[in-house]
Amino acid sequence: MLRCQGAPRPARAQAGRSDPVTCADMPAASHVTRFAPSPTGALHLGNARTAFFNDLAARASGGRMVLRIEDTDAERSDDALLVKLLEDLRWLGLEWAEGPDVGGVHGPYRQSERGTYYARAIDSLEAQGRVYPCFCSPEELRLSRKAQLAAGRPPRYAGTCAALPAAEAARRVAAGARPALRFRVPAGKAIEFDDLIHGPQRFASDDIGDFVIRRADGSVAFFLGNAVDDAEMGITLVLRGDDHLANTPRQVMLLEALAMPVPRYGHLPLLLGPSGAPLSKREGAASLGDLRAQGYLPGALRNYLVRLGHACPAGGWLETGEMAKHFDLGRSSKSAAHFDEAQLRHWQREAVTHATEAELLEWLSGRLERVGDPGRRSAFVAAVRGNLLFPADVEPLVAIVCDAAIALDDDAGREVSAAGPAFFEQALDAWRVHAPDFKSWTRAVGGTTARKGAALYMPLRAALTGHTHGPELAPLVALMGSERVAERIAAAGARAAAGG
RNA sequence: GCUCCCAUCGUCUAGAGGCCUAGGACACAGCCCUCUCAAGGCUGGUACGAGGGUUCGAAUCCCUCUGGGAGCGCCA
Repeated sequence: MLRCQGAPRPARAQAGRSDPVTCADMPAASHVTRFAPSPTGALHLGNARTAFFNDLAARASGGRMVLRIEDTDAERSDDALLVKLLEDLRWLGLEWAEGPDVGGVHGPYRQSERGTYYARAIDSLEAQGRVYPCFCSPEELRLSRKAQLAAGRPPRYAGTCAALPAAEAARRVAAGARPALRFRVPAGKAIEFDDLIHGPQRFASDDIGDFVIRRADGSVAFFLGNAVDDAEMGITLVLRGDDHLANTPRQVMLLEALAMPVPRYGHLPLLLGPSGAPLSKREGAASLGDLRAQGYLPGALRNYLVRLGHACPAGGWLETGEMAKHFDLGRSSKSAAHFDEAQLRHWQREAVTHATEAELLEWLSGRLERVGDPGRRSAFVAAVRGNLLFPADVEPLVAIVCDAAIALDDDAGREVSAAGPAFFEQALDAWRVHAPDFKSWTRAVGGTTARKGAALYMPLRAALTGHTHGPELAPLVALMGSERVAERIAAAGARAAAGG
């Protein structure tokens, strides 16, 4: 029942041709996916991609995504982190149909509030004799693992408490012991499932030790909570990191013992940092919040992510609404991908060029006050947007338009000196006649100085902006105002005359 | 150690036995365009981890090795 028949090739191959997730015992349908983070740290790019792919897979199939919070580790879970998590996901542009903040019929959406579901599942397992209390201390377990490793054996639970008589267990509990609860893994069984990305998988139950489903403190462990919630919430497709692949048989066993539906699984390859190690907090500025703080736009992240570990058939910039059309799980890669900031930067450039004026104003908010009223800000943004990659890039440009005086950089200084005082005198005279018309001004200066092209514009650019490169001059000049232009040309003339 | 996953330019990838003297994108270099930068256009270099098979023919299928990763937690 766990195996999808009728798929002659692995899911990957099949998926590219037809419906990505059609198989015999599960008719083509829209998918209910989920993202189930634990609020124990900042969302890094790898998790963000997993969330994004779940969103895309749901949209591409006309389904929906559920957001569930796995906060069973009370020690490490933090509400402030949860708020930040939701904010980051929204910022990225993800949408969930059900979740802690939007509600839904399968709630509650925080595992810390779903105790009754787990209790019911555990009752069922107990009634079937599939679980047993384990009194081993963490220290004993650590020693046991160490000993097994030293003996060249897999560090699995040794089964110390597996055969403990019920009476003995009861006696220990009465004496105050707090046992964990372990799932009794059946011997000699094969667990099979068809991974959407990796194809058919087969594991031997004998390779899996009895694992904890409820901790000594009564909280539910990952394997149980995660699997039960997926079933209770009607999740049909579990897209998660590769690191869960070898854990999946545990959840399949649990679900089978509980007679609950087993979802389809798809294990996404991990994201590696520049050093080649899997992405983590240690890998530097790879958290979504950091990237956002650096000024990356959400569209840049999305366009980058949709191509990271996924062969997106569309080459160019994709708007948010178009992405699902180009998403196909069957075109997901099986091997790990490296985070490459150069590529992210490329999409950032694209994001800036495709951003609306309103988005840019929001992105630059706080840095445009000096530019003036909305009309001027709008003109300014239009003039400089081609030269921006990050919000901070706008500050020197604001200075060009707003500062009373500007400093020339070395190259600009050389340009001004080379042009000589006479050039600026003529430029100033022409400006008095033609201001504020940039075009007729430069035409006039070109005529009287017999200069054209770079020889004409470069000294003007240097004098006016202090740099030898930057945005197109005409709109900048319009924003500066006649007075300022005259002052700067005069200043450049003085500097050239001083023999710089 | 055991189990599992993965392996094409520096990076992201195309590739389903002949369409591959391996294609695209990013990055890099050069040229063109241009008042500069950016954008755009053109050109260039760089890859099938190794060894064995199977086949008339292998990047593609099989095996071994190597390399990388994950799991084996009262983390998720």
